Amino acid sequence: MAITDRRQTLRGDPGLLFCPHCPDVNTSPKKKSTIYDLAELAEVSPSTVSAILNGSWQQRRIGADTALRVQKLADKHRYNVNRQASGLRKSRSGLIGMIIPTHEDRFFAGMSQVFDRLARARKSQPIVASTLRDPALEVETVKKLISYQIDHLIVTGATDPDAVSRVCRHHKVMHVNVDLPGRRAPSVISDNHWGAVQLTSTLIERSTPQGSPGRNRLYFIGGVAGEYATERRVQGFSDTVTRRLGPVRAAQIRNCGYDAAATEAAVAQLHGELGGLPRAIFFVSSVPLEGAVRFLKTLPIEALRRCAFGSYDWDPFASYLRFPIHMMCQDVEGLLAEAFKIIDGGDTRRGRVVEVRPRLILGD
Amino acid sequence: MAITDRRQTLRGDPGLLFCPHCPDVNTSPKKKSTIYDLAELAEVSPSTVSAILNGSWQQRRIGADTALRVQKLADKHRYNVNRQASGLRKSRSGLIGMIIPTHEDRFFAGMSQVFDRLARARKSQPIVASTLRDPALEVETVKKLISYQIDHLIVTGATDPDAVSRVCRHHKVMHVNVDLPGRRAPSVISDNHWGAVQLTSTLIERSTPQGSPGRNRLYFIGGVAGEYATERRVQGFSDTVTRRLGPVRAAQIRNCGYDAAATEAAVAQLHGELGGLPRAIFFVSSVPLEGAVRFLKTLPIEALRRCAFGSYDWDPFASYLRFPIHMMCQDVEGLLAEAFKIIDGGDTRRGRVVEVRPRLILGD
DNA sequence: TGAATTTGCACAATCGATTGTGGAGACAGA
DNA sequence: TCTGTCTCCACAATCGATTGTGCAAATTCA
Repeated sequence: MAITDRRQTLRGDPGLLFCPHCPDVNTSPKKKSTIYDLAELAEVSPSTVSAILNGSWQQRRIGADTALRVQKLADKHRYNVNRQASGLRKSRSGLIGMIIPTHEDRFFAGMSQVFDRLARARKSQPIVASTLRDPALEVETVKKLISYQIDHLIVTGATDPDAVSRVCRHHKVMHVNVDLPGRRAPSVISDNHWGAVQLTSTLIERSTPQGSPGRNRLYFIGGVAGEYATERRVQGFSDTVTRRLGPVRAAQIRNCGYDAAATEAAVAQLHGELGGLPRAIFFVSSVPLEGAVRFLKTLPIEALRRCAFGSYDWDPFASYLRFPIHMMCQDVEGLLAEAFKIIDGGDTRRGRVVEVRPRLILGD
Repeated sequence: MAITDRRQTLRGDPGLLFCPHCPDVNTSPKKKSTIYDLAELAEVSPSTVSAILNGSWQQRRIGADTALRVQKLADKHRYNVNRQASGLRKSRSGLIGMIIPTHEDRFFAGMSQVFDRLARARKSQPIVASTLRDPALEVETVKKLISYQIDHLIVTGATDPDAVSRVCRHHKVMHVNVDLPGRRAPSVISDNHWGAVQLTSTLIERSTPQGSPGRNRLYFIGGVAGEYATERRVQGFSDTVTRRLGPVRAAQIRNCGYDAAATEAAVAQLHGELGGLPRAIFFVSSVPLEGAVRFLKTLPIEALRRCAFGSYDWDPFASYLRFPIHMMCQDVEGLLAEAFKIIDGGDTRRGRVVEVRPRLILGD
């Protein structure tokens, strides 16, 4: 059987190589095993080995006995496909990318965990990179991921999702925004308005009217005016308060950013202005809540129990505080499931937005 | 200038392709740009383009003007190297892998974040996969990462690091264990004994002797008997207690695992046995602490303030509780810096263990 | 001016796997 | 026996980049 093997003539024979950590292959003549090495050992052609190892052998009508023989050899030599080579040829890498702002945040950590599982279920290899809310780093990172020929990309919490979209579209990489929407790709986000309405309703129902009229109000704290998620949450908050308690004054909305320290200061100031806590406070997300707690822990427990607290976003630590906090827990599973659905559907309609409802967790 | 371009003759010309999202390249004749496409446009050979774009052009004595011309073309067409191809040729991928048990844990989330930054600083692309403390998944995942030709691997908190090492050694992938040591590769771990000694000393110094002799003791709660980290921490605890307060009884060490619920029960039982809290409690790590807090929050504040609490591992939520908790914060930066140092040094000495000291954070 | 360098770049092999195509041999039917 | 048909597999092109080698043309030196 004359097999034309370029390696056989062109490469030097690596010779017998002792492999101290694999006792069963000590006498193997190859240090690394490629389909060419296995082909030589099995006395078949490399293409046959390839077909057998990637599962297409029946389709290519390779004999079952040959297949079995090659399989065994591959196991014995612990063959592991080189995905750089196969990906190059197939122009598919099997990699699926995601960018997130940071790993050190419950919400995004949850995203990573679920993404990991869903990607695995699709036989893809997840590859997650953090971009630290830096637009330049977002684009640079995405370019690098694309250079690895990722098959798809999920863009989570991007500061500038549209810049990322431009890069992806140019390189024809299917992508979806999650958490923060963009105009140049489909997006899956939390149903911010609905969630804010629910949370606000809960705050109203679970709080008691205060004696002082100045303190008998609900306040919204944190977020950035003009930013998408903030605006939607404020809207839900305002709609609900207006409907149930009457008009909302500008002073009841305090968009002091997403920073813990800023929120700590804002709550302290509010407390000073009102001479105590208001009827209820709605925090835009968990980091601002964390900042607020730094101030709140200095207050007597009775004062805290007279005020209702709500947070859009969930964090486990909040369950251990001395006073109850109602939280909207984002449906991470749901968000990513929708994102994958869009990717699978090949739906590239720009600007389409799917909203997923969060789940209310009462502070009991 | 007669350039031999296999594509020119073998591939069909893709023709003019309208690209609606890249106005500046609308009239470009290529949909994807490879060095071959650029070579044709610039009227140089593909190898010249390659050298220019990967920075080796000076070394290959390509003219500066040619280099500039090709660079500009590449920018215009937004060329992005195909790392599957370059990696295949160079047999280096630029990928550096890490496996962790889970993303949803402060410690491992911190590892991901720092790993991300350190990998980037080395111009590598980090690729992190979670293996859920499942030995089979650990090995399977590592095999997959190796199929992508990762250059190095960091094995964090692996249940069976030695099985992972066997796979890596067979495929000649340099790797380091972190957090939990293995016998078949160098390891970088927390200085568990030193940390436990420090924390125990703090607990002794910051607690007041109890009236009842039965309650005037320190207890160690959580962990798994026989497991490496647990044993080292117990040892540090015991050594210190023995030296300063006298012999430790078996009942003072309660290895009830790493589960929150189990710890909750263990602490409740201890409280029942003693008729109150002991002088101090040392929790093996933060998840057991979390479980304990569920029980502790039911106790009156005065009782809690009479007992000192310590935890090996840090979690931010603990800072917000009503009673102080002293914590040993693992030096994530230090652990990974040591791991990279070993990788850079090419030090494959099996079983070598580097210990990094954690940092004490007082609960004040 | 002729020889020796140097400059600037093209050529072709190569990495490892995939896949369209084709062909030898076995076997069946006429 | 002769002509299909079916089995089983080999061949060679291909993906896109890298790199050892070699060769003209330009420049320097004697």
